[in-house]
Amino acid sequence: MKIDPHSPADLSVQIASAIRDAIVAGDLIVDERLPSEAELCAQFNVGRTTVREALKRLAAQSLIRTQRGAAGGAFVNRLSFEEAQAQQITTSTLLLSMNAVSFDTACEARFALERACAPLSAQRRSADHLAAMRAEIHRQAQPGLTDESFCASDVAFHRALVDGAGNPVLSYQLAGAVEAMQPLMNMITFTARDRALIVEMHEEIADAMERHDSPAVEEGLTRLERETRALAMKALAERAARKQRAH
Amino acid sequence: MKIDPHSPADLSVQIASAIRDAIVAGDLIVDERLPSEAELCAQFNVGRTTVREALKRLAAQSLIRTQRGAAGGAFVNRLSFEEAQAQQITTSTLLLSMNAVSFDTACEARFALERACAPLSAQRRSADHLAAMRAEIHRQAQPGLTDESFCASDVAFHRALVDGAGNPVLSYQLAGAVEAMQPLMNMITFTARDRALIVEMHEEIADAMERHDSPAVEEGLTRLERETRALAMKALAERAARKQRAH
DNA sequence: AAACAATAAATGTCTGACATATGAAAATCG
DNA sequence: CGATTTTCATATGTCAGACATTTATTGTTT
Repeated sequence: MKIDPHSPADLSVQIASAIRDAIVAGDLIVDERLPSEAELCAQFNVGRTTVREALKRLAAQSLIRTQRGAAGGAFVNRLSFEEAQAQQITTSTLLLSMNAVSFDTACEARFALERACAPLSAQRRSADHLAAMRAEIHRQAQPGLTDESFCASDVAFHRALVDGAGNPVLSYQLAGAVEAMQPLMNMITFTARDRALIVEMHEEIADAMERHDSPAVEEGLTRLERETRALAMKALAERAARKQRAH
Repeated sequence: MKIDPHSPADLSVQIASAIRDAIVAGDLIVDERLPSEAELCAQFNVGRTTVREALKRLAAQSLIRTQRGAAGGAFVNRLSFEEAQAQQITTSTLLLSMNAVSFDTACEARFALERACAPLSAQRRSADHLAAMRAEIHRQAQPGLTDESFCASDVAFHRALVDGAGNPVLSYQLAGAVEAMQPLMNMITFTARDRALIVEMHEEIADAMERHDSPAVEEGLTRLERETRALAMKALAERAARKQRAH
């Protein structure tokens, strides 16, 4: 692990890369302790500031964790599904908002991925998953619910569906897609009628899940996608019209 | 944006969180310049070291970029699909390797997601995507290919399939799933017979894509999944047997 | 033996200094 | 006057040294 002091890249970036590569390559295993900051200084022949900034970079990616005190130091972190998921969600959210991804594009991707889980989830879902879906439907039908809460419940419903597949890799991959949609959905105001329609389709999907009827789940998701896109289009058109009138 | 100097959390973590939240909330927009390090020191009432470590954390997540010189500073970075994808791939790869995710689980997730793209890709794929797939098939059929190159070509084939859907969100989400599988696949040594079988199924899929025949693509992917899992199981069994004999 | 205190080792933070890159203004030259 | 070069101001990048804080270990006392 050597670095080039004359490279145009910052030293702390180079050091972070070197350590990251060692982790990815398996040269440093989970829970293994890295050399202390002082040792790393000597090893790379740089100041402590530089080493520390490199370590902070790695910590920001959850690749290492640090502990203070006598037996402290930097340790290779076991990347958990939860951490990875949280990171993926913020990344996906920013990606959509910063690149002006259209509602249609995001919606299409989300439902395509979700349909991919349908066969597995319909087959394997536990009673808990089904109960979670029913509970969210019940929440969604309550009259006083704010738009944000309605959308949050919608997300929870779909996550229960995805988790029903019992495949953590699938759940992880989809969390980003589903959660990242929420800010886009929040821009839409659903009328009471709209909500009723969505609740109805959720019930249809839950019923199909109860019967382990995979084709019906896929069918329900496809209908839900169609309706969601139609509602979104209507909401966006109305917003545009209001803007027009304002001028 | 205030921080608590008596919190158990490190100051640099708190500052990074505060700025990150401002970016996600849209208070800081793309390409906007953050206050200089000196100004941030005054604003948060901390030393420059602390501010810099916070900025490095954000830079590690591609949320900001920094520029030296007179008009330099830290700027909110537009997260590109490429950057996000690269991050997602390393995260997914580590996630699989560190959590001892079984080949079956990863394989199931990957093919489920890929089948989700099939209808869109079969319908919309351009001539370029098809040509890319054919080119990779041709590479895979060459006799002298190393195992790594064969797997790399396999990944390229599947990425072309996914990209054919013309949905950048879908491509982004799937890149992680497909690429993260590569190290697991690399652990398997395919015999010439195995390779021929895989190439044959790739051709079947490419043919279906050419005819815009979505069900046939899905069918092909399902068969490919079945064969891949069978080959992997055989390879792992042989490896175990060799180990047994060694003792 | 248990409780407490001292110690040592590590990270976290602050300060001040210098190195380096870079844009803009000022000075110089044709 | 216009183009080129120099200078300068302003940032970030790096270093060194100090002190604060946390924490496991070790030693001491009761």
